Amino acid sequence: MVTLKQLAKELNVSISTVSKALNNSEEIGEDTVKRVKELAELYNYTPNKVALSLKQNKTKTIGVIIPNILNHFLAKVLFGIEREANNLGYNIITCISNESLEKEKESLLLLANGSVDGFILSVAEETQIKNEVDHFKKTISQGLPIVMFDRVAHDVLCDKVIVDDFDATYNATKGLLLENRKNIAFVSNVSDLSIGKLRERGYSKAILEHHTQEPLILKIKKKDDHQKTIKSFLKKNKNIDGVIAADSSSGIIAINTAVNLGFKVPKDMSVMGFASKADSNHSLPRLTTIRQHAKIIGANAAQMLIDRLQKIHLNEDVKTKIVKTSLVKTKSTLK
Amino acid sequence: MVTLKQLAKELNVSISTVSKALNNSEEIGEDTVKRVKELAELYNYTPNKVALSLKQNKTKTIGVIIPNILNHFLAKVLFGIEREANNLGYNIITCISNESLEKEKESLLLLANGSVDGFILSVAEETQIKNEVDHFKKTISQGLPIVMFDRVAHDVLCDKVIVDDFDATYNATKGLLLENRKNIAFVSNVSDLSIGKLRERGYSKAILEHHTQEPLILKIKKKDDHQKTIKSFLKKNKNIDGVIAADSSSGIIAINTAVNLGFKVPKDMSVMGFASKADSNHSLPRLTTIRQHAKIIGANAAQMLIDRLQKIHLNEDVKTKIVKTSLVKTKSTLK
DNA sequence: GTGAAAGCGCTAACAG
DNA sequence: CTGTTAGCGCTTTCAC
Repeated sequence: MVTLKQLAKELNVSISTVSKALNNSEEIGEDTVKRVKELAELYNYTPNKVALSLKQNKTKTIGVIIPNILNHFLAKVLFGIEREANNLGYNIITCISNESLEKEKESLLLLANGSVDGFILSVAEETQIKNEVDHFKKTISQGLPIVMFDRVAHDVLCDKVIVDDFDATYNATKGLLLENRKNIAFVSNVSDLSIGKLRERGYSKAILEHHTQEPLILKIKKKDDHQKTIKSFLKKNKNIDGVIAADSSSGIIAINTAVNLGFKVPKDMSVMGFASKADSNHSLPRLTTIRQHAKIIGANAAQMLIDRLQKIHLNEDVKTKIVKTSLVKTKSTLK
Repeated sequence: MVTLKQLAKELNVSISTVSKALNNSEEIGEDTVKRVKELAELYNYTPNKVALSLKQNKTKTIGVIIPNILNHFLAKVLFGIEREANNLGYNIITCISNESLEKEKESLLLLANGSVDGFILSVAEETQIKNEVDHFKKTISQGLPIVMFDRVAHDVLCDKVIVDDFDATYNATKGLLLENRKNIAFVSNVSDLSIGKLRERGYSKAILEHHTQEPLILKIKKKDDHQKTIKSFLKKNKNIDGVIAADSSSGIIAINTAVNLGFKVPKDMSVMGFASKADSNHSLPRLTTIRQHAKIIGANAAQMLIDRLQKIHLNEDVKTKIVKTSLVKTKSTLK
């Protein structure tokens, strides 16, 4: 990499002159500016990012901690974060907590050494189960702001971007009730997560209000065979005529399994679930989906963090932004 | 963040003494070391990463450029890279080229300003179509090594990690021929990519060698309706009794569509395809898959890059590592 | 209009 | 055993 020093030497001027010329300072003579810029152009000069960071005490880099990059929703949020951050002149350093509290703590510590100006993260499953939040609070108190998305720690005072999980599931369930479904089941692969609990509550509320059935809930564990579990559930509860899926795989598998068992979807059974567009190709008929607008969530998170980073008053009130889901109806439901 | 300066002041010693004490230099007295370390511990001192990078002229950070984070395979490679890099003491800055040549160039330039020590990347689709490689060569000549994985540019002299695409597809096709299939189709959603072409050639070679049929190839474009295209293809070619899918979605959709059209899988039709374990839950029966070991590919790429970064002799010969696929047979094929 | 010097936080050669 | 100094690349204040 070519440095100011080298340019200065070659031009027989001082380093500061070169620096000023490149930064369009009024102080420098027109022709000098021109000479400097030409040589800089020739050598493809770019200011050294590290030196700049040190000098200005900010890195223009955001630490992003994702629990699981193989989760399509989380990957899409990451995409949204990256794009928006880039547009606003920031890079992202990605760490994957792999749902582990320990790794989450490590990543936070590792990047709090001046590598990043702040964090965007979604809380790891283990962290949510153990309900630990000290590492978040400590990071924030060190002056590194955090924006949490989707899976958030309610006890931590920071900006948040969330989905209307409760309402969305409540409304989805109501939708199936309006189709006159009498035995609607709730299937979840995410029952340990904050969002999973919200979705379950939304479902239960709608069911309990309607007085036609009791809640019927299938919680799938990570180690279970997803297909088999759903198959035996459907076999055991033969009168199921509706399914609300809390995660994308469960919805897809429910449809494919139901069809396989001889159900007509949606004639005999309606299926609705949280999923993304890409997944929807994987079932026949396509799944009526609750879309979470992952990219928008990511973009919002990036905006909120960068906004806070660029504010002079750091101690502004924290905000929680709710990105509403939308329902995309296809052929797996009636109305 | 607490600095050496502050520690030094509080301890009434010089900055260098503190630095040396913390770095276990032999020069410093035992009790001084102890005092320094205790205070550092108390204040949670960590050396400022940016200052270190500037001083040592290396960032211990790798730039990773991924064409599409929503592609499950690529996401999994990223996971592998991140994990291995972390284990070896490196962080990763992630950029998403979104299959765009322009964005790929930008990312390369943006991070070549001292932000990273080298790159790991998979070539964007547009780049492969236009066959541009100058930006890669330029980066390398600036002293920033590149490791390419999966989609590589053959004209660029650098380390590479690839999959045995040709052989894997050749063998897979042979497998179906051994099942006595007489009309095996090749379905691809990735025909513009280097890997897509290799896979197609592997299929064609096996078919042509066997003399029982002509190659029958369906190339799906990004803008096509994936389900409909495959459905009409299967309807038009009623005698298809085998499918080799070059991408994960095509395999899943082929099975679900075939079943929907009344085919018995695998009795009437065998389906095999490149896919990952997670996808395999999305079809009934599960897809017999060619597994690419994405995490291992990522880990290998990280190792190769870091290895090169830590070598004194930069101009060693470049290596190409082939990570062999493995075939996981399930219920969508006969034998 | 240009340059010298200080300083961001750190390490390391050199002096004492 | 400890301290002084220089320097990584850059910006910026202050002299000239």
